[in-house]
Amino acid sequence: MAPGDETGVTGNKRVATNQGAWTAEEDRKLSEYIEVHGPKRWRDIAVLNRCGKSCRLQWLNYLQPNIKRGNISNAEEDLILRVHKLLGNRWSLIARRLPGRTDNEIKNYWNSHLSKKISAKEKTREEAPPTPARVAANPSNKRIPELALPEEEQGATGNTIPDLGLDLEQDDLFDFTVEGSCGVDWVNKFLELDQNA
DNA sequence: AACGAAGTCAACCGCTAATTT
DNA sequence: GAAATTAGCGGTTGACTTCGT
Repeated sequence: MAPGDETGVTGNKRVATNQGAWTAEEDRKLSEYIEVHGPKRWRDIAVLNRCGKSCRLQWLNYLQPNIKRGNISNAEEDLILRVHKLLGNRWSLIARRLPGRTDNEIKNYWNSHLSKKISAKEKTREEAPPTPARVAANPSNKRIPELALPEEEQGATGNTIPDLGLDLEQDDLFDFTVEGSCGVDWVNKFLELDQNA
Protein backbone atom coordinates (compact mmCIF):
# COMPACT_ATOMS: atom_id res chain seq x y z
CA MET A 1 0.00 0.00 0.00
CA ALA A 2 1.15 3.46 -0.69
CA PRO A 3 1.86 4.93 2.74
CA GLY A 4 -0.65 7.47 3.85
CA ASP A 5 -3.25 6.88 1.16
CA GLU A 6 -5.90 6.11 3.76
CA THR A 7 -5.02 9.04 5.93
CA GLY A 8 -5.84 11.89 3.66
CA VAL A 9 -2.19 12.16 2.78
CA THR A 10 -0.77 10.95 -0.52
CA GLY A 11 2.99 10.91 -0.46
CA ASN A 12 3.88 14.23 1.00
CA LYS A 13 0.77 15.87 -0.34
CA ARG A 14 -2.28 16.27 1.82
CA VAL A 15 -5.40 15.69 -0.23
CA ALA A 16 -8.42 17.90 0.26
CA THR A 17 -10.36 16.03 2.90
CA ASN A 18 -12.12 17.38 5.94
CA GLN A 19 -10.26 17.12 9.18
CA GLY A 20 -11.16 17.78 12.77
CA ALA A 21 -14.32 17.08 14.70
CA TRP A 22 -17.20 15.34 13.00
CA THR A 23 -20.43 17.27 12.62
CA ALA A 24 -23.90 15.83 13.24
CA GLU A 25 -24.58 16.16 9.52
CA GLU A 26 -21.50 14.11 8.65
CA ASP A 27 -22.49 11.47 11.20
CA ARG A 28 -25.94 11.26 9.69
CA LYS A 29 -24.60 10.90 6.13
CA LEU A 30 -22.16 8.22 7.21
CA SER A 31 -24.86 6.29 9.05
CA GLU A 32 -27.12 6.45 6.02
CA TYR A 33 -24.34 5.22 3.77
CA ILE A 34 -23.53 2.30 6.06
CA GLU A 35 -27.19 1.41 6.35
CA VAL A 36 -27.30 0.97 2.61
CA HIS A 37 -23.85 -0.43 1.81
CA GLY A 38 -22.74 -1.92 5.10
CA PRO A 39 -19.57 -1.16 7.06
CA LYS A 40 -17.06 -2.03 4.34
CA ARG A 41 -15.17 -0.57 1.41
CA TRP A 42 -14.37 2.48 3.46
CA ARG A 43 -12.23 3.87 0.73
CA ASP A 44 -15.23 4.08 -1.56
CA ILE A 45 -17.34 6.15 0.79
CA ALA A 46 -17.90 9.20 -1.32
CA VAL A 47 -20.74 10.83 0.58
CA LEU A 48 -18.30 12.74 2.72
CA ASN A 49 -15.11 14.63 2.18
CA ARG A 50 -13.40 12.34 4.66
CA CYS A 51 -10.82 9.65 4.13
CA GLY A 52 -12.04 6.08 4.54
CA LYS A 53 -9.92 5.55 7.57
CA SER A 54 -11.57 8.44 9.36
CA CYS A 55 -15.03 7.16 8.40
CA ARG A 56 -14.24 3.70 9.70
CA LEU A 57 -13.02 5.11 13.02
CA GLN A 58 -16.09 7.30 13.40
CA TRP A 59 -18.38 4.37 12.73
CA LEU A 60 -16.57 2.03 15.10
CA ASN A 61 -16.21 4.50 17.94
CA TYR A 62 -19.46 6.47 17.85
CA LEU A 63 -22.04 5.44 15.30
CA GLN A 64 -22.30 1.69 15.73
CA PRO A 65 -25.47 0.52 17.46
CA ASN A 66 -25.10 -0.50 21.12
CA ILE A 67 -22.10 1.73 21.67
CA LYS A 68 -21.81 2.83 25.29
CA ARG A 69 -20.24 6.17 26.05
CA GLY A 70 -18.73 7.18 29.38
CA ASN A 71 -19.70 5.96 32.87
CA ILE A 72 -17.35 3.04 33.00
CA SER A 73 -18.56 0.93 35.92
CA ASN A 74 -16.40 -0.49 38.69
CA ALA A 75 -16.87 -3.98 37.26
CA GLU A 76 -15.74 -2.80 33.84
CA GLU A 77 -12.79 -0.97 35.36
CA ASP A 78 -11.80 -4.07 37.27
CA LEU A 79 -12.05 -6.13 34.12
CA ILE A 80 -9.89 -3.68 32.20
CA LEU A 81 -7.26 -3.73 34.93
CA ARG A 82 -7.15 -7.49 35.05
CA VAL A 83 -7.12 -8.08 31.32
CA HIS A 84 -4.53 -5.38 30.83
CA LYS A 85 -2.35 -7.09 33.41
CA LEU A 86 -2.53 -10.21 31.30
CA LEU A 87 -2.38 -8.82 27.80
CA GLY A 88 -0.71 -5.42 28.07
CA ASN A 89 -1.71 -2.67 25.66
CA ARG A 90 -3.83 -4.92 23.46
CA TRP A 91 -6.68 -2.43 23.46
CA SER A 92 -8.75 -4.11 20.81
CA LEU A 93 -8.60 -7.44 22.64
CA ILE A 94 -9.55 -5.76 25.90
CA ALA A 95 -12.39 -3.89 24.19
CA ARG A 96 -13.85 -7.12 22.85
CA ARG A 97 -14.30 -8.24 26.45
CA LEU A 98 -16.39 -5.16 27.20
CA PRO A 99 -19.53 -5.11 25.08
CA GLY A 100 -20.30 -1.64 23.79
CA ARG A 101 -16.87 -0.28 24.59
CA THR A 102 -14.30 0.63 21.98
CA ASP A 103 -10.57 0.22 21.99
CA ASN A 104 -10.11 3.97 21.71
CA GLU A 105 -12.29 4.65 24.74
CA ILE A 106 -10.53 2.03 26.83
CA LYS A 107 -7.14 3.29 25.75
CA ASN A 108 -8.08 6.85 26.71
CA TYR A 109 -9.59 5.71 29.99
CA TRP A 110 -6.47 3.78 30.77
CA ASN A 111 -4.14 6.65 29.97
CA SER A 112 -6.13 9.26 31.84
CA HIS A 113 -7.47 7.29 34.82
CA LEU A 114 -6.14 3.82 35.38
CA SER A 115 -2.45 4.34 34.72
CA LYS A 116 -2.43 7.00 37.42
CA LYS A 117 -4.36 4.82 39.82
CA ILE A 118 -1.85 2.05 39.32
CA SER A 119 1.22 4.22 39.73
CA ALA A 120 -0.31 5.71 42.90
CA LYS A 121 -0.96 2.20 44.21
CA GLU A 122 2.59 1.12 43.44
CA LYS A 123 3.92 4.20 45.14
CA THR A 124 2.03 3.48 48.35
CA ARG A 125 3.10 -0.15 48.18
CA GLU A 126 6.76 0.90 47.86
CA GLU A 127 6.44 3.30 50.77
CA ALA A 128 4.61 0.81 52.98
CA PRO A 129 6.85 -1.26 55.25
CA PRO A 130 6.90 -4.97 54.42
CA THR A 131 4.23 -6.97 56.20
CA PRO A 132 5.32 -9.69 58.68
CA ALA A 133 3.99 -12.32 56.29
CA ARG A 134 6.10 -10.96 53.43
CA VAL A 135 9.19 -10.83 55.61
CA ALA A 136 8.60 -14.39 56.79
CA ALA A 137 8.23 -15.61 53.24
CA ASN A 138 11.39 -13.89 52.06
CA PRO A 139 13.45 -12.89 55.08
CA SER A 140 16.54 -11.72 53.22
CA ASN A 141 14.40 -9.81 50.70
CA LYS A 142 16.08 -11.66 47.86
CA ARG A 143 14.81 -11.40 44.31
CA ILE A 144 13.10 -14.65 43.38
CA PRO A 145 14.55 -15.61 39.99
CA GLU A 146 11.66 -17.77 38.78
CA LEU A 147 9.27 -14.85 39.18
CA ALA A 148 11.40 -12.44 37.23
CA LEU A 149 11.55 -12.15 33.46
CA PRO A 150 14.94 -11.94 31.83
CA GLU A 151 15.70 -8.38 30.81
CA GLU A 152 15.52 -9.09 27.10
CA GLU A 153 11.98 -10.40 27.58
CA GLN A 154 10.75 -7.46 29.60
CA GLY A 155 10.68 -5.09 26.68
CA ALA A 156 11.28 -1.36 26.70
CA THR A 157 7.80 -0.36 27.79
CA GLY A 158 7.16 -3.19 30.20
CA ASN A 159 3.99 -4.02 28.29
CA THR A 160 4.91 -7.56 27.52
CA ILE A 161 2.54 -10.47 27.44
CA PRO A 162 3.57 -13.15 29.88
CA ASP A 163 4.51 -16.33 28.08
CA LEU A 164 1.96 -18.75 29.48
CA GLY A 165 2.23 -21.19 26.66
CA LEU A 166 -1.03 -19.96 25.19
CA ASP A 167 -1.72 -19.14 21.59
CA LEU A 168 -3.70 -15.91 21.52
CA GLU A 169 -4.95 -16.62 18.03
CA GLN A 170 -5.89 -20.28 18.50
CA ASP A 171 -6.95 -20.69 22.09
CA ASP A 172 -10.71 -20.69 22.64
CA LEU A 173 -10.22 -18.31 25.54
CA PHE A 174 -9.31 -15.68 23.02
CA ASP A 175 -12.05 -16.46 20.57
CA PHE A 176 -14.14 -13.40 21.33
CA THR A 177 -16.90 -14.47 19.01
CA VAL A 178 -17.87 -17.22 21.45
CA GLU A 179 -21.24 -16.48 23.00
CA GLY A 180 -21.09 -15.60 26.68
CA SER A 181 -17.37 -15.11 26.61
CA CYS A 182 -17.59 -11.64 28.09
CA GLY A 183 -17.21 -10.88 31.76
CA VAL A 184 -15.19 -11.55 34.83
CA ASP A 185 -15.60 -15.34 34.66
CA TRP A 186 -13.37 -15.42 31.68
CA VAL A 187 -10.67 -13.50 33.51
CA ASN A 188 -10.92 -15.78 36.52
CA LYS A 189 -10.49 -18.76 34.25
CA PHE A 190 -7.48 -17.13 32.67
CA LEU A 191 -5.97 -16.25 36.03
CA GLU A 192 -6.31 -19.87 37.11
CA LEU A 193 -4.35 -20.89 34.04
CA ASP A 194 -1.86 -18.15 34.81
CA GLN A 195 -1.31 -19.45 38.30
CA ASN A 196 -1.01 -23.04 37.14
CA ALA A 197 1.55 -22.00 34.58
C1' DA B 1 -11.83 38.07 36.26
C1' DA B 2 -7.60 36.38 34.14
C1' DC B 3 -4.18 33.31 33.54
C1' DG B 4 -1.56 28.99 33.35
C1' DA B 5 -1.32 24.03 34.48
C1' DA B 6 -3.28 19.73 34.35
C1' DG B 7 -6.63 16.52 32.74
C1' DT B 8 -9.58 14.52 29.18
C1' DC B 9 -10.73 12.64 24.92
C1' DA B 10 -11.65 12.86 19.80
C1' DA B 11 -9.13 12.40 15.92
C1' DC B 12 -5.04 11.59 13.30
C1' DC B 13 -0.74 9.10 11.96
C1' DG B 14 2.26 5.37 10.87
C1' DC B 15 2.64 0.87 10.54
C1' DT B 16 1.48 -4.10 9.76
C1' DA B 17 -1.52 -8.01 8.68
C1' DA B 18 -4.89 -9.80 5.81
C1' DT B 19 -7.16 -9.98 1.57
C1' DT B 20 -7.78 -9.31 -3.29
C1' DT B 21 -6.25 -8.84 -8.00
C1' DG C 1 3.96 -15.75 -6.11
C1' DA C 2 4.02 -10.68 -6.42
C1' DA C 3 1.92 -6.42 -6.14
C1' DA C 4 -1.77 -3.67 -4.84
C1' DT C 5 -5.46 -2.74 -1.85
C1' DT C 6 -8.03 -2.77 2.36
C1' DA C 7 -8.77 -3.30 7.28
C1' DG C 8 -7.23 -2.89 11.70
C1' DC C 9 -4.20 -1.72 15.52
C1' DG C 10 -1.58 1.06 18.99
C1' DG C 11 0.74 5.42 19.75
C1' DT C 12 0.50 10.28 19.62
C1' DT C 13 -1.28 14.89 19.08
C1' DG C 14 -3.90 18.83 19.88
C1' DA C 15 -8.24 21.13 21.04
C1' DC C 16 -11.12 21.75 24.65
C1' DT C 17 -12.44 21.78 29.62
C1' DT C 18 -11.63 22.04 34.44
C1' DC C 19 -9.17 23.48 38.36
C1' DG C 20 -6.12 26.13 41.20
C1' DT C 21 -3.91 30.50 42.07
